[in-house]
Amino acid sequence: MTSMSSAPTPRQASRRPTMRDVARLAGVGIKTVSRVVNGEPDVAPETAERVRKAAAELQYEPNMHAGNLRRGDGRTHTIGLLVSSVANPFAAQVHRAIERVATERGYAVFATSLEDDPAAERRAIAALARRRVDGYVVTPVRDDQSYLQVHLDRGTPMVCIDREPSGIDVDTVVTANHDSAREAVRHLIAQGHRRIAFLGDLERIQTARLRRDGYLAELADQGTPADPALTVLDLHDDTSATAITRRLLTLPDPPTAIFSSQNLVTVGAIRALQQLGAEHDVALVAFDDVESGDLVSPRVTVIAQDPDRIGRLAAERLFARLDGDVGPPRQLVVPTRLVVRGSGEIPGPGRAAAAASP
Amino acid sequence: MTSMSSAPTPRQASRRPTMRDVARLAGVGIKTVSRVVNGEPDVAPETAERVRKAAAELQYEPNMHAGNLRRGDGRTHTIGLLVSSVANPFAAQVHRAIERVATERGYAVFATSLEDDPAAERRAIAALARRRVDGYVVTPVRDDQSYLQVHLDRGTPMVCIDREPSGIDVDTVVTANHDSAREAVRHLIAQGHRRIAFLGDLERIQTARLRRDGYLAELADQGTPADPALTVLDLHDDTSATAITRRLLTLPDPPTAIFSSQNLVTVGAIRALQQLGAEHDVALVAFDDVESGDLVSPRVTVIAQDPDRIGRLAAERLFARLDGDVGPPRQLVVPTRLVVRGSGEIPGPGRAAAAASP
DNA sequence: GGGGCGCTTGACATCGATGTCACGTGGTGG
DNA sequence: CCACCACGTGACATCGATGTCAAGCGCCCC
Repeated sequence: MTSMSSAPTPRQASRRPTMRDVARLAGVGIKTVSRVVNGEPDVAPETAERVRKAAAELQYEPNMHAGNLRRGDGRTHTIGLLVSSVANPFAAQVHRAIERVATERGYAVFATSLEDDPAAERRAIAALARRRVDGYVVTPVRDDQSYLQVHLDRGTPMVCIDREPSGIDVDTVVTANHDSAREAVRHLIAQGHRRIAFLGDLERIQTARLRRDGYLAELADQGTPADPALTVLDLHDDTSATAITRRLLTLPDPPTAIFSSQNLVTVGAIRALQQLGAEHDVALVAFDDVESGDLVSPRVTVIAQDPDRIGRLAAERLFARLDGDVGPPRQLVVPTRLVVRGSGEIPGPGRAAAAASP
Repeated sequence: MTSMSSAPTPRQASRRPTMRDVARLAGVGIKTVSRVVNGEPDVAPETAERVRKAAAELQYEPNMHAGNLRRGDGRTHTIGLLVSSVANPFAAQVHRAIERVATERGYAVFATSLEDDPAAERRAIAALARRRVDGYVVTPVRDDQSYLQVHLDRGTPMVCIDREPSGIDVDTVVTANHDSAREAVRHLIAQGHRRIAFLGDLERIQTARLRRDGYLAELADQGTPADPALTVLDLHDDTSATAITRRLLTLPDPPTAIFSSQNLVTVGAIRALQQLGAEHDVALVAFDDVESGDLVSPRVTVIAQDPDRIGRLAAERLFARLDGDVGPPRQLVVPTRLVVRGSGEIPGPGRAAAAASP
């Protein structure tokens, strides 16, 4: 704006101005600058104006860290978010929702990708603790989160999302995995299916187990015996899912419907169905929305999660704690939405039988 | 681990231990604790051991902010990332790549979503400046980034990604928008198409203009006059793209191929093609990979960007600057990859003509 | 006219760490 | 036997801000 700042000379790092510099320029004490910058009352209007002008001229930006250090509460106005990967679409949407709430309150968010590595979880927490974040939103990876108790004891709140933690008692926000899996199966049974395959993620992942259990529970409730051969776990990418799906569909007594319980697995299953030309004969319901899953033919019926709501609720819980809420930890369950698009409504052989029997 | 830490009593916030506490417990001076914690030499082994034990017992975590404040360089080991939205798949992958490089060097990343709001860009930069980030990776939104010069002058480096900044001269890492658009058009022309429609994002977005210009340049080079009626800009979501595409395809002299230059626009175009049952007759090449775009029928031929490489290069450039590189700013252009999947290889009417005429 | 009040203001200690420097100790060499 | 050095160690100032507190000043009221 002024004098030489636009000259093409080799610029050398100018020292960053501090409150002292502003105070000197404005001819006031440093504390008065502090008052003006923080909008405290009891500063004469013309003094405030002089200070503001000096601050603007020097392009002064307060150093939050210095302030946080001195200030009583020591808040850094920063929270930490631990997710599987910031590149994962589900996690990214959760992240965005949390960021929205945080920004509104002047908070910044550190996001860290764990890639399902238990060691990374510990490292990430330690790194954030050294940065004195005011709170954590964590997707638990390790089997045991009890090592986090010390942070809670020191007054740093924590909210777990997506998976239940173990060893600590904190607010959690999770998807209704079990019930939603039941709903998916119920939907397929209603279309007349009896032989329904389950394609699941790694068994060590809690949500994968919950979805499988929901699947088994609904089958049991409906008096439809589960065939162990059709219950597959430990799939984690699309190629293995494609291979397994092809194998299942070429069994002597193949499934007439598939409940695929994870994103990439769904992609693999669809590809297998397409390869075998069976996509219009075998029903499919997928857990987790598939990006542009409504461009595929047939369009994919899904159990859509609500990452936006999960993120928002988690952030709201965290800030409630930061605002002093000391009530007992809450377990929030976020419902899913069954999005009927076609693939899940392909009728099964039981359709006629179901109509005939009662 | 020890004594009462597992008792179910109502825990009250225990004060966070400082170096002084560790020093007292270990019976040494605070400076010695500092030495041990930072691995400085010249500490007697048994003293170091005593300090480490005390630190572990108190679960001491150093306060990085206090250290940064005192330390000469004042580095916070934190960088800021400004993107359209952390939930945008492209930005999320860039973010992940940057995070990978940053984590390796003990850096944490603040990511901020701008949602293409110029005011948000300024706000975000200011918020990060107050937190004294060591560097910025920015997706420019405003028309003019010259207001950022002061940060550069103060020794905070910056790398711009995805779009070229204006008003400042910094390292940039961008996709080869112009050339890739030409390649897409060339590909369609090679299939015999002459009437090729262009579907673009908001004209005020630089990459949208570059892609359109590439499209026009290639048409001109190939002696194929561009029809203004087929050059559409200012699309930003799938519904408007669907509407426009339907309109174009029902023109008296409709295009035989479409080059859609943004993600959501592509989704809209595909939907329109499917609604009109034209997806196997009208060729389509899309800029930017469509998630599971290989499940659609026909599978979508795309110009795939390389967000991972963009993020990695941007981070490497930023850290090179932080390591003292004072060379002139570099403009890195990241190539795209034409992924042939089917939709772009639907032959056009010129195919025969092209073969007939020499 | 003086005590007291309210509004402004700045000196100073402090937050938790690190840089500087000086001190104590034991060994080495002249 | 003493000067000197290297090593280990801690006292103290300091980074950039804010909380505390007291002082200066004008004004009101008795």
